[in-house]
Amino acid sequence: MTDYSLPVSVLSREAAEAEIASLAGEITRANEAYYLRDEPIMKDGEYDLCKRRLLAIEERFPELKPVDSPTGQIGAPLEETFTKVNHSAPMLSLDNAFDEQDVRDFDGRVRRFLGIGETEPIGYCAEPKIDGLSVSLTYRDGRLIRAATRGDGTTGEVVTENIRTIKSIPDQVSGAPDFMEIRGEVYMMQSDFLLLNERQREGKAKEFANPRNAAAGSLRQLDSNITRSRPLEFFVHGWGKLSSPLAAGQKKAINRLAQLGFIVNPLMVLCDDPDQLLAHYAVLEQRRDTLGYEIDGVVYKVNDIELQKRLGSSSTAPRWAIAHKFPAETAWTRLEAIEIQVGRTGALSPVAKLQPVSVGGVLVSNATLHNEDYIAGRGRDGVEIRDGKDLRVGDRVKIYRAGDVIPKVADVDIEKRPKNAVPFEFPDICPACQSKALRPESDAVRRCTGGLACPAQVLERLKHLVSKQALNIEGLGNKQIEGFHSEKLIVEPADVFKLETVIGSGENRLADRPGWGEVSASNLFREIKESRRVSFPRFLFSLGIRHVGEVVAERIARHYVEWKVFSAAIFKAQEMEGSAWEELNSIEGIGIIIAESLVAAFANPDTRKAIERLAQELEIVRYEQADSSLGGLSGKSIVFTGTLTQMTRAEAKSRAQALGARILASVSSKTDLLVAGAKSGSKRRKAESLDITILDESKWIDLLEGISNSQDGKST
DNA sequence: TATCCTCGAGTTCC
DNA sequence: CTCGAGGATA
Repeated sequence: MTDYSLPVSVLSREAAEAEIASLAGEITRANEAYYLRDEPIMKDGEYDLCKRRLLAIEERFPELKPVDSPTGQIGAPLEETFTKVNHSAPMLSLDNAFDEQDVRDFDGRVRRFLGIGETEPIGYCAEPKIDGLSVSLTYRDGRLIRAATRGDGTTGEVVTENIRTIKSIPDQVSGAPDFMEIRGEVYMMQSDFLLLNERQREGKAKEFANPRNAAAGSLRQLDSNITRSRPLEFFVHGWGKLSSPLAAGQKKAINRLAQLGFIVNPLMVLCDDPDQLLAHYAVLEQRRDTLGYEIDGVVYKVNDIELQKRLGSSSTAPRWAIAHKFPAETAWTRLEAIEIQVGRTGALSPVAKLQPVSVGGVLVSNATLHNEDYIAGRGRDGVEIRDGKDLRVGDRVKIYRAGDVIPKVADVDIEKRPKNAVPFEFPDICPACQSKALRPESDAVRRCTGGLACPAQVLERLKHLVSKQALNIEGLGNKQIEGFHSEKLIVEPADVFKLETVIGSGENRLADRPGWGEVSASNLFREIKESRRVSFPRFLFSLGIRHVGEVVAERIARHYVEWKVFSAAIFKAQEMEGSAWEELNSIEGIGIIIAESLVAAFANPDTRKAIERLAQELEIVRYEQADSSLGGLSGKSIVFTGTLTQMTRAEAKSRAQALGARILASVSSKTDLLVAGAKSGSKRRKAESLDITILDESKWIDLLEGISNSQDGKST
């Protein structure tokens, strides 16, 4: 162990050097043990002491600071210093309801999915939606071992030390499941927020726009002592993975968490039907200003946890919950100009340039205008927008932030319209390349026809390629791509990987350029190198083929498993018409349009060659089924036909998918299983002729039960 | 053919 | 986050 007795001010250079090496090693080992293995090897206080000592020494001898010091690099942005972690179950967002009808539709959807009639009651749990930050708390054997922010829902940032400073979060609980992931909202009381801002003002520090931002800023402090001085609170509202269930109902489960020491919002109630939900909404809306903390709506959850499990989730949100939002804050300002942007698919999208105005504590100067019809005040089906009033440059417009995020134009004041204001004329040539911009009869968006000849489209595709969800090259953001592109250093996708050869050394070195240095240049080249290894679905997504987003890319990858199998099939499709097209079309969720879009993308010789050049630079990793070990139907291709009586088709599919099965739309030789309900016809005959296993409904149910029994106790 | 659900592509500000 | 539209289904 290191001797901390000597004051930093009297340390010799040699002693400092030795101590830096030893402290950095200890902290790194502690970090690894803590974050990667969940097995702390150092007490919190000791860890803090080590870190502070290292910081102090590094401050006195900056030249001795190692590049990879665990205290972080000078000037490194805050977010890079938090460790990332995968949530044990994704933290999904919630669907939104904005009016009574949306709430009734939600109830209808739940009933239809479960096959529950109008007369049978479904219990719901309703609670205020706290305007804070979602966090996930992992407890093992009753001890809080890790806390993480929501992040993108899959991966969050580790903020354990900061969370430990929150008094309303228990560090130890007894009588809890061995493993549990608890979810809730970190927030700040309005009164505390005002006091904090007063303190910030006095200390000449930046004030926060609202309690939510203050809470977020406080939680993301590198020094947990600062977080400790911030008055953060916590309400528990759910859970992720559990080693054993808490209770059979949502409310009971939350109450059990209350017994364990978590704070539960007192305004959580059980309701029997949508009317009661709406009544509770009205109550909360009225009491909103007296609560002392900000809420932005009410969350409704199906109370029965068995039903929650049956309902499952779509890719973005659970089907068993919805957030009923309060009406958003609005503000009036002037529409100064309408700008047209060109997206990677060539879509021309109008953006409103506004006289800056504060909406809900945030200064807004741009707002989306969606498309041509939106400006004109008419929706596609002749449905009027803003009572049919069009938007003209110079108009007074009412702005709100949809979902408290995206600024939109809610209304226009015709009375105040300048006399000389003229209707907006949407351009029919691309502002970037002057090609014709066409709008198909049946389409809402006008698109530039320039294709690869349009600089805006080429640039946007390159940005997409390196973006977070695609190749994820950190340090190669929009700014950098724009710079390299304008210098013709990156013209097509494959050029990204030639960058180091071209400007890694020699006359024109990246490291010698303004804004760059040795460290940032080598970091970029390292990032690029690391991104060469990429999963098949991610690669497919990064190509930016129209209609092929993350989900479709994954469906295709799941079907073909390997890039070379897929590419061989689709390249061959150019000569032998139809074969790849039909195979694509047989995949569940891939229809005519998407199949055609894919075939067309590879049919274009320029695109195809560019893709081949890019693929040569990469190591494309075959598709691995996530969690395939858990799935009792892992890797099986299943087709459903006929009418099921015990469960709805949607439910049957989601159950099968949860067990790792692939759902196909039509029967082929690759099908493993046909589940045939009543009144099955042609699919059944085809399956018989191909000698494919056919299950009737009762055998299908037996199969599901057999699998779930054998999995009991594994997880919830 | 109409309807519902889900996905893709566009968007802001910090 | 919202909108439009693709895909599956009745």
